[in-house]
Amino acid sequence: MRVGREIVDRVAAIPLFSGLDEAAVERLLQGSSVETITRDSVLFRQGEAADRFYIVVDGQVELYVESNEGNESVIDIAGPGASFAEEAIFDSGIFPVCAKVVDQARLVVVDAGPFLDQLRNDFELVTAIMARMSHHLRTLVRQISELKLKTTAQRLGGFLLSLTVVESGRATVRLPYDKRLLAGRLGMKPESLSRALGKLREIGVNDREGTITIGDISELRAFCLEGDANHGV
Amino acid sequence: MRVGREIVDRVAAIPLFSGLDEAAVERLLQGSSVETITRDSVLFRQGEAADRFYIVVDGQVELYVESNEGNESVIDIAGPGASFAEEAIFDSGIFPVCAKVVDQARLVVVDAGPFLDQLRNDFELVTAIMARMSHHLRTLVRQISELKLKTTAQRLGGFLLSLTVVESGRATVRLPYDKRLLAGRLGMKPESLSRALGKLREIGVNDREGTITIGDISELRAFCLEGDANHGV
DNA sequence: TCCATCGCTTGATCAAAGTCATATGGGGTC
DNA sequence: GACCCCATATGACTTTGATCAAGCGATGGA
Repeated sequence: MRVGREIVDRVAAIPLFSGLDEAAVERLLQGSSVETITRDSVLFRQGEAADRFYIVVDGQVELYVESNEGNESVIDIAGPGASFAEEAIFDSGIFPVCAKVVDQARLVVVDAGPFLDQLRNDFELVTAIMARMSHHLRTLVRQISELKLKTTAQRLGGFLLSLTVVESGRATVRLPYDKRLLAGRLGMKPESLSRALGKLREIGVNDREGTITIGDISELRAFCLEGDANHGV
Repeated sequence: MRVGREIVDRVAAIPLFSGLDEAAVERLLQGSSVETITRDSVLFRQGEAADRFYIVVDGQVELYVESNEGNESVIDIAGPGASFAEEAIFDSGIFPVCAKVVDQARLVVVDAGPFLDQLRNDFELVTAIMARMSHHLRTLVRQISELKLKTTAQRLGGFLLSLTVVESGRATVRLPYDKRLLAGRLGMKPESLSRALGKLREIGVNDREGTITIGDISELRAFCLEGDANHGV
């Protein structure tokens, strides 16, 4: 489907295109289309040629790496307003991950060609992309260090904290996707996620069908920062 | 120290500047200096303002994240010809990691200012940076998935394989840094690295003071790919 | 030469997370 | 309502890797 006005407006609002005027965005989206994709569709697999990237209008897309035995490791989950795989069109032009729709999604599929052409003329765009890539690098670095030096409960705690802007006291957050997916994202099995939630319960975190109440933000934050000195309770 | 001819030549040869002529490289290095830094010096810490980046002429620099309890997680080790922290000068302008010299090093310290100015005029440079960032993203994604779904021995095996271009049969590689550092890089303790080497010994990998002989590349590769079906043996 | 130190290895033990099996309970279908 | 499927939870057990402690061999300084 052609990209309509409503979509152009939405796309212009995402971080990647902040600072671009609407005309520029419209030019970028030449040859782009909006597609509605059903749950469980695979958009691309790692190793395939990357001649396009995606912007999520609504729905959710899982980005993951699959090992030979079918095991998969979730790298990220892209929700509304997120773009993904835009980095792949530079460098080798190969997708580094697989992408699968987990919640029926409307996606803008952006052609690499016009996009790369536009880069040459539009320094704002260059800046925006670099900022985005740089930010992405940071998030990956954080993931690595969390995997290396935090426990399951601490990783879960950190994730919950990232869902709220509240700085102290009580807070309520809603899990953005189901627990199976969340477990993958946090590098653990669903059973371990369940038990991690159990541990957090002891410090005032409660779960009622995916809606989590944090009794005391500061206490949770302290728990997530401690080295491993969580003997006792 | 001012940047001399010898250094300009070397810098022009690194991947980041491939495609640039020498005049351009010289312009970029305006205001840059070459410094000799002793072992254990900390170049910067995560969170500090990034107004510069580095190119390694010789020696080695450890890039790591430190947790509150002084635990550190090694993200990468930059050797001769590598540049690091160049991504930090975009986006927030904050170093995402700490850097420490582990082998006395000569480093080119590149000023962010002239570099960012040059970007505006030189599309080749933009392309080179994006390719580099894109590549860096890939390596981090790979690290994440290896941490999530491989055992210590498999991660070590993968690292050894990355050190050689030989495709099959016998190969010899030299560990580029000591085992303590390698263990950190691979997300394990030195004791575990030692035991991982022990496991690989059973499939024909031998270590004599940091020089490793791989009996059969294909066998090692197969070992690193298996899900976790390493019962027995 | 003796001794201290360092880098690495090895063994014994422990804790964290994965695995496997079994509930429970909600939502849908026939 | 009876049935099935799915997501989640819980318990028992196993496996992996971390921790703690000891030892070895090379290096370097007094």
